[in-house]
Amino acid sequence: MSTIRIATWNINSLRLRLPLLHRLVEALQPDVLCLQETKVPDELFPAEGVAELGFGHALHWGMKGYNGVAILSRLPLERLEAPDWCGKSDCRHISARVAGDVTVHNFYVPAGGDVADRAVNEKFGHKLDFITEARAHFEAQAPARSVLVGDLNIAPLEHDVWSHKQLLDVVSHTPVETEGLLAWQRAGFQDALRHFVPEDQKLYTWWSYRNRDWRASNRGRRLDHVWTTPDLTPLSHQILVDARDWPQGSDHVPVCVEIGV
DNA sequence: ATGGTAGGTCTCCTA
Repeated sequence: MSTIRIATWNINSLRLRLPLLHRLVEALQPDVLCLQETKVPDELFPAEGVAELGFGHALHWGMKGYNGVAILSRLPLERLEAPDWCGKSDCRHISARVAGDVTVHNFYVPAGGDVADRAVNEKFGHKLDFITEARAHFEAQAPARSVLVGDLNIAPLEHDVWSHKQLLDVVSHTPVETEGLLAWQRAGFQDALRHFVPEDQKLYTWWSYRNRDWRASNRGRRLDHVWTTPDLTPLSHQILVDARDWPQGSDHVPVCVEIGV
């Protein structure tokens, strides 16, 4: 059995934070690095800078201003076709085959706006439709030897948020979202991070920019995920919490899982 | 109950 290290990070602007990737590579040594919110159109993708980090292979799908996903890899990548989620072509999913027959899915699920009611907030409706479509896609085509990572913008479990009770009405932790995400997961995946950290322990990957002292208040949420199909073996994990203090850091921290393939 | 911060971009949208 060989191993592969797959990391995911919502970088919140690839061009702004490209220098921070040196720290990430040093700390996590990923073979494959999936990024979300790259916010860079394809014609402006910094391929040279990425290659200097050791990622000789890169796939990207970006647009002006918003969203954007990329897969950086030390190993060759074969791009796979992806559905056009909600018919929006808005750069939220990219997938590839790596290491022979391992499939990697990199998702950036819509955040969903502020009001958890699709009747008055179409962004929330978009989010619900997106996870419903994703669930149906994997139910129709059962995944095998696959890793699904990304910023899924939902903290599904009680201890994926700092206060379950206080966040039940807050977008990212409402029952319709958490149940929808878990139904998508059950279409063939296992939660790799919860394989290592029991469900009764707090686990976060995101802390709002709006908290003055994020570490002291520690009002985090687990919005970033690594899912694996049962035919792959999660061997170890790392959540780079210290990255939240990097100069000009993202509000998300990098997550890495080593997988036996 | 409210506002708090950050990035891209063109004045405000999204998170």
